[in-house]
Amino acid sequence: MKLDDAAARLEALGNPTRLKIYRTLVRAGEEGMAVGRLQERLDIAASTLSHHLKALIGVGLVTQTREGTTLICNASYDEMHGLIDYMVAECCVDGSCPPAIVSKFKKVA
Amino acid sequence: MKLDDAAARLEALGNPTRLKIYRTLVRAGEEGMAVGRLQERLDIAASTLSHHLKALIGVGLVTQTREGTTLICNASYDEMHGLIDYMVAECCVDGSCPPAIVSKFKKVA
DNA sequence: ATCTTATTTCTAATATTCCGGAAATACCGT
DNA sequence: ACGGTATTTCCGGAATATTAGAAATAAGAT
Repeated sequence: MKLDDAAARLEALGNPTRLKIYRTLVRAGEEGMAVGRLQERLDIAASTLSHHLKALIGVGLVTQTREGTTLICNASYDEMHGLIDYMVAECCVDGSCPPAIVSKFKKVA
Repeated sequence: MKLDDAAARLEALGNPTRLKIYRTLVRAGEEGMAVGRLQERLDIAASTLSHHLKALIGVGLVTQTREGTTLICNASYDEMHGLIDYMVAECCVDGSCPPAIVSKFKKVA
């Protein structure tokens, strides 16, 4: 991943409201969540939510599929994984790695 | 880590210039890098660099130690690791994990 | 065709970010 | 104390982000 792409994704997630949106979608799993449901859950104006979703969609972190009159939002794991890869690559240079990785995973050879 | 703290760190890294700064500091390793050297390297105005460093220091991702007249900057691995932990926790919910982790590490039981 | 629900786009106000020149500060050497 | 190098803070301007009400669009149901 290019630096600018990583920065764009980090910026998209670097807003509390958008991070909440993304986290909610991750927790919604494969099933995803409708925009309206998301709005109730987060209690923000529909237009505001729409703008934030646009930002997340713009960097590929969220996708939408229409189902009748409702739009279902899904977190895009691949994009997030790409971003985490980038961060791990930037961060594990000295051999030290994030606790979550050290505890849940074991280094290969 | 709280959501707001994660968002603040993501926002700090979500600017191409700041991400470049951080990456450069990570690559500089334990030794760190002087503000002046960083400025030559990135070719930006001193005041601009100072603003960006302040932002990174503000969220704990960078630390400074004075050495005579020069200020040495260091990337703070702990803070970055905490952030990556947060992201992995938000993202690995369904058991799928980022390629970098899958390839370099092996899941523990 | 019309109505209803769901969502986005338009518009605008306010707030924040980004940038860099100029001035101020910090520290060291003499 | 003075001069020089290193860095930050002050200031202002341009650009962008955030928020949300109102209007517009999308899709299905009657």
